[in-house]
Amino acid sequence: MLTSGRADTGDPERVNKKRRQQAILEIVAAQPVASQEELRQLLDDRGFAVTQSTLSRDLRELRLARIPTPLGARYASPDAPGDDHRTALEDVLPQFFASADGVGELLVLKTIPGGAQPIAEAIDAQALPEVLGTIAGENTILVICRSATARDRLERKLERVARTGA
Amino acid sequence: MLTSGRADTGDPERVNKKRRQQAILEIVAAQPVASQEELRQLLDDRGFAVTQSTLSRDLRELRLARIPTPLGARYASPDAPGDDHRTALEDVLPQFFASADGVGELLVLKTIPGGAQPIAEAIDAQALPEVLGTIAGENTILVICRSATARDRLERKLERVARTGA
DNA sequence: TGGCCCTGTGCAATAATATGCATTAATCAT
DNA sequence: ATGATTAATGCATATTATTGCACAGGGCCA
Repeated sequence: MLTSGRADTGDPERVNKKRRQQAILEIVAAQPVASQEELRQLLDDRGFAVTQSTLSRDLRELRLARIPTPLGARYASPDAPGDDHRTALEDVLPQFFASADGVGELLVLKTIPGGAQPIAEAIDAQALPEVLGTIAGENTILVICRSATARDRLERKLERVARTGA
Repeated sequence: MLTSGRADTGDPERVNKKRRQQAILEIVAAQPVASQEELRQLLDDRGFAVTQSTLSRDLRELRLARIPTPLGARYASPDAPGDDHRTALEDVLPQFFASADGVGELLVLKTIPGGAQPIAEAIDAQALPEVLGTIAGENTILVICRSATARDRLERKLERVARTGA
């Protein structure tokens, strides 16, 4: 009887594992997958009938991680180059901004790792009157402002955009 | 009434969030963290008392993912290449430091080629109070300090560590 | 200044993931 | 062939993570 055991197909599952994991890679690359259960259904559509347990193990073997984003969790390869960056300040600031501080006409922005470059680009793209220029590292941006007053104004503005998205 | 509410400390938690998240980045960079509960305890040791719920939210904001490995799960930045850079200032400074100079609240460190990144990371990791942030190139680091005085103090300190290893 | 709104948080419930154990089929060494 | 060994997996459950809800404190605006 079918008390337990593997899939109901009688074919050698050793072969299937590889193909299934290959399919997982393709699926995950092609579309956002938020949970193992969702992945299970997608695989089911492709003819791979397995349980969530198996996927948990597959994902570990494939080194795929569930990466949390503001838009929900997504399975992806941890070291894959994240999504392409947009240049809209309203987009990248809420996404990457960590903190702002400054002295004189210098504004120092901290971002989450990898966020400095996109934000700096976005700021540059705006050609803000109070900004002379920006220099970005990995997670830090130096913004050279026209004056301490301008720095103060910019700081508030950026914090607002970061928080409210506008 | 006592129905619920936040921590029992009466201080403004808005301020703490940033520092806590910074601490999270440092902890996660420094050692393997397998679960949010484990992270909670590590933060507790550092004086940040929050619940695991809060960490769930922090981790999402920081884009840190729980990455499965054969050795167990680890929290890490998804797009960070497996970094094994050392973060001990006492290590990297004597190794790479070349010279220090500055004006106002800006400190410019010169290093031997390739030494800027590691030293900047080490400085960041220390979260020194006099430092607003660092930006590193190939062999030059710009350190933005809180004040000219702070710059002076930092300059002496770094030169001492570079020379004596402590 | 008073109200309104927004952020940060805890708590408890819910959702998602990981895993110990059992089972099956395939392989292997006798 | 036959028992031993191994790999893959399901099931039930344990472990972890996320979220809905409520509330406190601060900022902001009329």
